[in-house]
Amino acid sequence: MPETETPAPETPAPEPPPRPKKAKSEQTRALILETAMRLFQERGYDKTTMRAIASEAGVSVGNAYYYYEGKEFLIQGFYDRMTHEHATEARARMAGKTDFAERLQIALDSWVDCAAPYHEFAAQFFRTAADPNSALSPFSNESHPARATAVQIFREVLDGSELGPKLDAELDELLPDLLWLHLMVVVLYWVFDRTEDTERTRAFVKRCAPFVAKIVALSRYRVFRPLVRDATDMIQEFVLPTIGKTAVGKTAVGKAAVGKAAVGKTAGGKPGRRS
Amino acid sequence: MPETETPAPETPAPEPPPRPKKAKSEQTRALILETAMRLFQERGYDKTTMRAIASEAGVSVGNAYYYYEGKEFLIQGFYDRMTHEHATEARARMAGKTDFAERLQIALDSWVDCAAPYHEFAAQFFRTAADPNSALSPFSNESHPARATAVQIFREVLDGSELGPKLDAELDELLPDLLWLHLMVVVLYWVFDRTEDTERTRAFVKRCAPFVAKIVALSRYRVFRPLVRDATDMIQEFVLPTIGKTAVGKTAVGKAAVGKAAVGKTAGGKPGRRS
DNA sequence: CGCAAGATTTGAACGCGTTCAAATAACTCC
DNA sequence: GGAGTTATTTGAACGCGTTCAAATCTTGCG
Repeated sequence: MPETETPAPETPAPEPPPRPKKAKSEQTRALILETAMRLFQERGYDKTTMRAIASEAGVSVGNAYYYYEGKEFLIQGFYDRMTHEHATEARARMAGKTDFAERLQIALDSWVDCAAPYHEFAAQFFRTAADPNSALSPFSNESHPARATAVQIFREVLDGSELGPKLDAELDELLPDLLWLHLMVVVLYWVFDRTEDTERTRAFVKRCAPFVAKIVALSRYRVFRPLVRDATDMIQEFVLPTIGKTAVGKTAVGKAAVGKAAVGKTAGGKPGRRS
Repeated sequence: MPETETPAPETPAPEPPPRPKKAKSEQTRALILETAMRLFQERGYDKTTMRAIASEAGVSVGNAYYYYEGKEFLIQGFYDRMTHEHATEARARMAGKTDFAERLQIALDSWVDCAAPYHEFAAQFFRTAADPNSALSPFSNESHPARATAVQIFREVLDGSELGPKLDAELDELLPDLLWLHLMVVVLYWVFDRTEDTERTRAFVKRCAPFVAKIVALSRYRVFRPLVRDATDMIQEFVLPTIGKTAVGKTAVGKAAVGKAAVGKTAGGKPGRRS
């Protein structure tokens, strides 16, 4: 199982600090993040004030800012955690299935399920995530680790599928990223979805999966070649460069190239930004 | 609409109010909006405080809130103005052209040109526009008028084109909305574009237009029929209902005959032939 | 005119995210 | 241990968007 990265500040194991005094600050950092995430879940993003987070965590508000540059940076914890959950869930559910459409739908359904608890205030996240200047943008470099994990899931969706004759090489290489983009569309749809239990999004996904599979299947036929060519070229030239390095297997095929766990730190190394 | 510019906040009466005594409040409302838009352009959205707007307009901050529910509602002015500018510009530039790809590219280029002055703080607009709860969302009912205008432009793009044999009826009806969605994608691309003068977006548009035209042209062929069918059905079922009423014909919103004849409303009597 | 009932306008006040100089704790090297 | 340096923590303060009770202006009507 190619674990690409582990969400950094998660420390579910409540270990007493007998020896590691050095980890004192990391403990505070984690405490703040955990408190924030709990309050976000309880009250929503907007209703959760920095003062409340600090107070609940038993620290001062200034201290929260010592570890996190701003309120929005606390969302990254959610982002990372959900991505990880989604990956685990999707892998488990896909096991044994070999039909591409089915695997794709499972992957997308898993996302909707994992995200469900946060739907009511997802819009509040989305607002800041939509800011191109924000580190939370799904295209930003800061969210690269989570994006890489998600793309990897779709690579596995493909790898586990019996797709028949091989596809156009370029398209084949692009597909994981394209499917991730498809997920982004689903996310957009989901955020705007106001139906009970986001039923509409679920129906949308159910409808999309076979459609996408059909397109992929048809892409092999001669008549579609020029279109596929055009599309892949366009995406390669205009879309992929805009999303921070996703390291599509071009250089050293994906699987092996992900050994660099160094990126795992979302909040950066040392918080010293004052002189 | 460049009406009366009142750059001097000291002289309150550039024109005597002989008759419109009732319009006093509308005058204040307009003054606030104009001031806000000027400051947005000068300093950007975030840097323009409500206090500054009120101060520059010579009213109290509370008064601004009497006329506008919040800061974000002042953006709507921009939105509407730009939409109008874009429509005028696009119509002028399209005049005489009959090639679909060319007309489409003109329409999109016009948008990029009209939006150019605001690019540096477009992200700040975009952030609030991305909130599904916001009235500024391009899908919201509040922005329906602007959206209708934009969709109309794309209807004219089609009406003025020589598209050859008639298209699938369903697709034909959907196309204006689809092209508007395409514009939304371009907008998304533009917002994230950091190149000089958004050159990348311009290249993207240049590349997209013929591609879209090709897809439309190919959609007529037998082989593509199932795909087109699937796509149009999906869009009709899942996409269009989520964007507030677009009011296809504005008069007869019949599902059947589709009042294509009644569209010439703002077209300006250019009866481009398509059949 | 007088005067009650809106419509409009005001500015202080609230709660928020964020900043910062200063206080305190922890660590290093002699 | 102690002096010097760095890491962490504090809470008051700033500027912001927004709210609201009260003040002021307009209007309709006897």
